[in-house]
Amino acid sequence: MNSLGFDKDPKHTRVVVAMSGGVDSSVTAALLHEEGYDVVGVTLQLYDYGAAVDRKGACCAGQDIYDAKRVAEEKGFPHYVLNYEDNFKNSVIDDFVDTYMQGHTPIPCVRCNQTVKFRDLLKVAHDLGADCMATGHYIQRLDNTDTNRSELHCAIDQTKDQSYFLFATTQAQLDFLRFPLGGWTKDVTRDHAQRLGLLNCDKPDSQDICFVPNGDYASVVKKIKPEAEQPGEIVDLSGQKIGDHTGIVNYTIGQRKGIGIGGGVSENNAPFYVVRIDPAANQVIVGPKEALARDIIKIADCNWLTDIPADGLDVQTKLRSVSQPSPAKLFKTSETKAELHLATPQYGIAPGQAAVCYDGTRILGGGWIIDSENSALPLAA
RNA sequence: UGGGGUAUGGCCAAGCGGUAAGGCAGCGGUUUUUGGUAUCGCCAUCCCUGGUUCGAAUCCAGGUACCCCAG
Repeated sequence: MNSLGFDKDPKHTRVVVAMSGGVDSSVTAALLHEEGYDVVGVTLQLYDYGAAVDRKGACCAGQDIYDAKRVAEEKGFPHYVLNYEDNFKNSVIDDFVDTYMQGHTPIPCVRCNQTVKFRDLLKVAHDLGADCMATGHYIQRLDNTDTNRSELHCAIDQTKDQSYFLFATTQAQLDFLRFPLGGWTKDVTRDHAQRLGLLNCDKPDSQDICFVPNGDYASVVKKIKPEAEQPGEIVDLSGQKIGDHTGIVNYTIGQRKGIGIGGGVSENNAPFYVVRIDPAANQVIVGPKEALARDIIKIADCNWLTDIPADGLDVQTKLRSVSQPSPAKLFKTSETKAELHLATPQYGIAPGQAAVCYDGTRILGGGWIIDSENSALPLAA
């Protein structure tokens, strides 16, 4: 059994490595190549890189593609650049824009993993006759010898764990995927990058949305849908107008900053939070923090890597990428939908975000949040 | 143009003679492979003019503005 789990010599094991041009995927590729695997590097060109050419920490455009190519050249394994701009536009950017137009809050990184990388690129890997596809994600794939199933587990390095962004990985995809860095900390990866002499070993970690130049995501939406900028009313929970907004694209549930309503309006001068967004009325509804409390989360387009009993499953769930999982009970309500009942209410649950379920370190899957309620206030806004 | 009241940073608002609380908003940093949250830091000499006092946002006088009652 070789390190990728195949019962054959590495040199007869073909592995396609998804290379973004960053340190992680470069190390992944170079390391597997060093181990003797039949490595094929593939980099996707995802968007027009003219605008992003000088951008540090981006991926999959311009300089990054060049970096990936250089690594492959220096190490001596084949490398291909595939133009996936159309796929990316259709699967990721359009969804990003549409979601905002609905008053929801998208996670393009999940969409990208779910579509472009683990659907489209995976197919390419199959077509290339690969035994598996490897990426530089910080996540672990473990084989459970009891169930004979591959499982998805959190990275050892909790600060780099990407499980939240990979909840939509299906069992079939998981079987074919490998994540060699999941058991490492970032430091170890960087040490390997040094040792392997990779030219991008000091490249900063990626951050923000890759196709959004300066963190100004709204401008991307506006460019495609100018009407996203349509100003409208900010109203309180009773429907009273208390201010003006600059376009619903600029707001997300739970948001506090940027509402711009000063003192003397709210009870006790408490800050306002975005409680609801009504795209039809072009209204942003704000209220006190308490109005954000939710303990029933409805999710759709679910992906499960486990069976869910009819009477529910005790899980820990994350409703945003950076947070500790919190206990909840998961109920499947249909083939694609489910409901999470949280033990304690959470604040700022935004539709469009993901609810990812865990059993300890294991990722059980999750779904996209479409709605949330507060059991204590059934008619809450 | 009789009487009363109030005038503190963009907003709300403490202060009552001893050298300008706090909150909201805003700005900046930290955190972060989404958005957001959270957190840290920054942000006034007190409507004007005189006066009293060692010392005034705080007392007095005169302005100015707004509010209320009455006309």
